[in-house]
Amino acid sequence: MRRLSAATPNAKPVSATAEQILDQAETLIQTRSYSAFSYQDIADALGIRKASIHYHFATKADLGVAVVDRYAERFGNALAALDRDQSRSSAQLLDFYCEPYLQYAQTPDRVCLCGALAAETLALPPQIRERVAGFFEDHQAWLARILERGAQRGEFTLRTAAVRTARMFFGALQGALLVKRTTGDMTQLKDVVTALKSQLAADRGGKASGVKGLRKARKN
Amino acid sequence: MRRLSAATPNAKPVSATAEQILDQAETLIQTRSYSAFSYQDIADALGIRKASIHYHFATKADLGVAVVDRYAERFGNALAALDRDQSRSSAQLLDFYCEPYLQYAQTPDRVCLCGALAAETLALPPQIRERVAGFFEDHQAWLARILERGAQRGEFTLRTAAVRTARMFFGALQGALLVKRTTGDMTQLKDVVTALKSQLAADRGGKASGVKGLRKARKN
DNA sequence: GTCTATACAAAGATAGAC
DNA sequence: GTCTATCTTTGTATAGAC
Repeated sequence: MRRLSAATPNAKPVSATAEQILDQAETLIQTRSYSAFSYQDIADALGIRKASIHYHFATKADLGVAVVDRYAERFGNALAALDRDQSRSSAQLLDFYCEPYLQYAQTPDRVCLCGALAAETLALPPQIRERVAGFFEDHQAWLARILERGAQRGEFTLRTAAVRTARMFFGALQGALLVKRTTGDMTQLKDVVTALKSQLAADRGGKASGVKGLRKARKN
Repeated sequence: MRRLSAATPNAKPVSATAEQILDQAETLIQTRSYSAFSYQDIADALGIRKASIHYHFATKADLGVAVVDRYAERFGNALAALDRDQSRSSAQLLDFYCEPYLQYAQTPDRVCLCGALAAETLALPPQIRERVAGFFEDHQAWLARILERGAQRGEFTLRTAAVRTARMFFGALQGALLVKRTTGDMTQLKDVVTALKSQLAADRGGKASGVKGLRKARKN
C-alpha cells in the first residue's frame, strides 16, 4: 500500500525545456508506448537535438520515471482533494474519477499512461514498473474507499465487497480505453461508464440498501 | 461486424519450424509487446539464426499477422462451438469464456495477445491493428449474445443493455489482466471475475427477472 | 531450409566545442 | 543548455553459399 496525498513533495522546479520534454514523452508513451518512442521523436517534436534531451534526462529510464511520477502526482493530488471534500456525493466523486478516461477517449489515440505501460511491463526498467504498480494500487484503493462510503450512505448497492467492485471498475475503465482506441468506436468508453454506474445503482429499497446489498452477496 | 466461425479456413499446413516460431512470437508479444521483441529473441529461443526466420516470415509484420490470425482463430473456433452448444447454461458459457484469462493470470507474465497489442496500436502495422480490432468486436459481440440469452432465460439480471454489459465485462477482464501482471497480485483477476458474476446474479424474482431488470434500467 | 555475411537504419548514449 | 560528432549496439532485412 502507498500514500496518495504526499506522493512526491513536488519540489522539483524543472526548467521549461524539461517540462516540454516531459509533455512530449508522456504523449508519446500514451500513443505509441514506451518501447516504441525514441529521443529522436521528442527532438523532432521540439525542434532540438537528441543530445540536448540527455542533458535534462540522462537516460530513457530516468525520463520514463519522471513522466510517471509527474502523472501519478497529478492524479494523486486530485484524488486526495476529492477525498477530503465531504460535501460531494459518492456518485459525483466517481463521475469526477471517470472524467479523465472520458477525455482521453475523445482524443483519437490517447489512453491512460499507466495502462499503456502495463502492457509492456516486462520490457520496462524496474523503477518504472514499480511506479505503475503503485499507481494501480493507489487508484483501486481510492475507488474502494469511495464505493464503501457510497454504500454506507445508501447511494450504491454493492453486490460484492468494495475492493472487488473497485477492481472491476478500474479494470473496466482501463480495458475499455484500450479497446476504444483500437476499434475507434467512441461509444465504447461511454457504454462502459454507463454500465458501471448501472451496476452500482442503489436498489429501490432506500437508505440501508447498500449494506443489505452487501449482505445478500455472501461470499460472492 | 465480422464472422466468428469461418474466421479463417485454417487450411495453411505450416511447417514444424514455422509453428515453433509462431509459438515463440506469440509468447514474446504477450510478455514483452510487439515493439519490444525481435527476431533475435526468437532465434535464441529456438537455437537457430535470425535469417532462418525470414525464410518462414519475410517481415516482422507478416509474422505478427500470422500470430494474431492463429490466436483469433483458436478463440473463434472455441466460441463458435460454445455458441452452438445449446445444452449449457449461459452462466457456464461465461465461465468457459473467462477460463483463458484466469489461466493467463496464473502465469507470471502473460496477458491476452490482443490486449497487449492494443496498448501499442499506433506502433503496429495496419494489418495487425485491423485484426486486433476485429478480435475485440467479435468477442464483445459474442458476450453480448450470451448475456442476452442468459437474461431471457432468467439466469442473469442485466442492469443495462446487453451490449453495454458485454463491453464492461470484456474491458474488465482485459484491464484486470494487465493490472494483475504489473502488481503481481494473483487475486486481481479472480476478484474481478467474482465481481462481474455478482453483478449479473439474477434477482430473487425468478424467471422474468432478466427482462424486468432490463426494463428498470431505462436509458441507463 | 538453414547458414554466414553483410547492408542499412535507428536506437541510446557520451565527449567536447560553443 | 544546446550543439556537432561519434561510438556502440541492436534491429530488420537481403544475398548467396551449402
